[in-house]
Amino acid sequence: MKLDSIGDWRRTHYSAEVRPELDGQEVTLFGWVQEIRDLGGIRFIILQDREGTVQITVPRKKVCSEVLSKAEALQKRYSIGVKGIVKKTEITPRGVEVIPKEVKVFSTASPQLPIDIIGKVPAKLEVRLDARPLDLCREENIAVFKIQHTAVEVIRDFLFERGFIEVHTPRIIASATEGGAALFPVDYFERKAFLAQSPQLYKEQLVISLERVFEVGPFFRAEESHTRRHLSEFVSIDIEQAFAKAEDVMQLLEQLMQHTCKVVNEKCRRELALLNYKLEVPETPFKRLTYDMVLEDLRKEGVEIPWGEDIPTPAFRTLGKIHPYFYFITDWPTQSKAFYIKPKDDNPELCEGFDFMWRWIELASGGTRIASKELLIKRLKEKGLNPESFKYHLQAFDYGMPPHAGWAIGLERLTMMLTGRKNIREATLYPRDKFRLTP
RNA sequence: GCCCUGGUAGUAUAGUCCGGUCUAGUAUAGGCGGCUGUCGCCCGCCCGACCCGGGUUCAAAUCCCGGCCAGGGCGCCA
Repeated sequence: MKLDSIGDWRRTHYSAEVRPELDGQEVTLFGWVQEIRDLGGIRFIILQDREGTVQITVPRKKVCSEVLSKAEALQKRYSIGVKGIVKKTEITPRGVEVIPKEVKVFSTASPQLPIDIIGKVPAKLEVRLDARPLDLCREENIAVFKIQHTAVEVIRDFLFERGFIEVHTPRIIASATEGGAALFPVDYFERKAFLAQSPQLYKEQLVISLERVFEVGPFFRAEESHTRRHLSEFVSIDIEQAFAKAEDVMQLLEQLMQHTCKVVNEKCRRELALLNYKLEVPETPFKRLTYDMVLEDLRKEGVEIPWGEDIPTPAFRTLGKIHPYFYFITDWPTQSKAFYIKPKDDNPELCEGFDFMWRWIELASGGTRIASKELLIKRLKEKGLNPESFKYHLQAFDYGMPPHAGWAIGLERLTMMLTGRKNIREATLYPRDKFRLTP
C-alpha cells in the first residue's frame, strides 16, 4: 500500500492529553493501531502512543471517502497519524473520542504478530523476549520502564542536591584480580582485557579529588547464576562519599529509597495501576539487624547457620518472611565481605559492611571502606590476592585517602521492587544471561 | 555446573499417567464474509501444530535413550 510522509504534520497532543475539555478542538495524533473493532457501519480504532491510548471513531456515513478507505486499510501496529476533532462523549470509558478528518499511514506491520499485544492470551517470557521490540510496545512494559526512568531521575536529582558528582569510570579494565565474580575477557588490541564487574576501585580513588561521586552504568559478571534475580549485564547505581562512614551512607540510602517510593507513587499512578501493583512508601529509619540477630532469627525458625558463613538463599527467603519490607543487615563477619570493607576498630572480626534488603532480595550492599594502605594490603593478602596486581589502585592511598563509605544498588532489582515484577528479565529492556545473547 | 519440571498451530492450552478412539480438541490471533456505539464486541466460514535424533511396537504426540531449548530451585555471585 502507498505510505504517507509526515509532511508538515506535527503532534499536538499525546493520547493521554486528549481530554473532554478539548471538545470540538482539532488535534493531531501520532501513534500505532493497537486494536480495531469493526461493527460494520462504525469502526473503532484504538490509537496507542507512549502515554496511553485514545479511541478514533469512524462512522462510515459521516466521514469522507478518503478517510474511510484509509481507516478500512488499517491493521494492528500500523504506524499512523490522525488529524481530527475531539468529541466529548459518555459512551467511552475515557469520556472522549476523536472523529478523524484526515488519516496518514506511515508504516504497515505483519498481520500475524508473534505475541498478543492486547494481552488476551499471555505469552511466555521466552517468547516475549524473542520478540522483545514488539513486547516492549505492550502498555504493561511501557509502564515498567517509565517507572524505572522515574526512579533513575529521582535518584539523580537526589544525589545532585546532596553534592554528588556524576562520573564515568572505565568499562574495560586490565586485571582480573579483584577476586570473586568471574569476568568476561575481551580482546584489547593485542592484549587481554576484561569487562568491569564494578566501579568499586575507581570510585574509591575519586574520593581523594571529587569527594562525593556517583555512577549509573552497566557492569558485567560472567557467573553461572541462573536465577530470576541475576543478569550477566546489569545496571549499577554506585555512590562513594569522602569523610563518611557506613551509618552516613545508610541514612542517605534509606532516605533515597523512601523518596523514590514516594515520587514513583505520585508520578506513576497510572503505570502502577496498569501493573496492578501497590507500592508502599516505607517509614524511616529502616530496621537495622546485625548479622548475629539474623542468625538468631533464623535459629528460631529452625535454620542453623555456622557463625562466619554467608547466608544461603533459602535462609534469606525465610528471613524475608520475618522482615517483609526494607531492612539492613550490619556487623557482618569481616571474612565474609570484600577486602576493601573496613573491620571494626573495637572488634576486627566484624566489619562495617552492610547489605540492604527488600524481603529476601539483596537490593544494595555497601559499607565503610578501608582508608589505610597498610591495612588494605593486609586484607588483600588475607583474601589470597596479590597486592602487586593492585599497585595502580593502591597509589591513591599514598595521596591522602580520607575516611570514606559508599554503596551500590542494582537498578533492575530496584525496578522489580518498584513494579512487582518477579523476574529480573522483565525489568531489563534486553536482558543478558548465560543463555541469552539476543536480541 | 547440579536437581526438578516441561517442549503440541503465530500465541496460550487439552490430550501423554494407562500406546490404537487423534483425520490431534479448545481459546485467541490471522484470512474471507456479515453487522452503526464497540471497549476481551458479536455471528458464520476458512487456514494453521505434536522440539530434534535414535529405539521399542503390528501401531508412538503418548513408552525408553540421547541431544537441544525453556521455566523453577540450588550453588556461584569482591
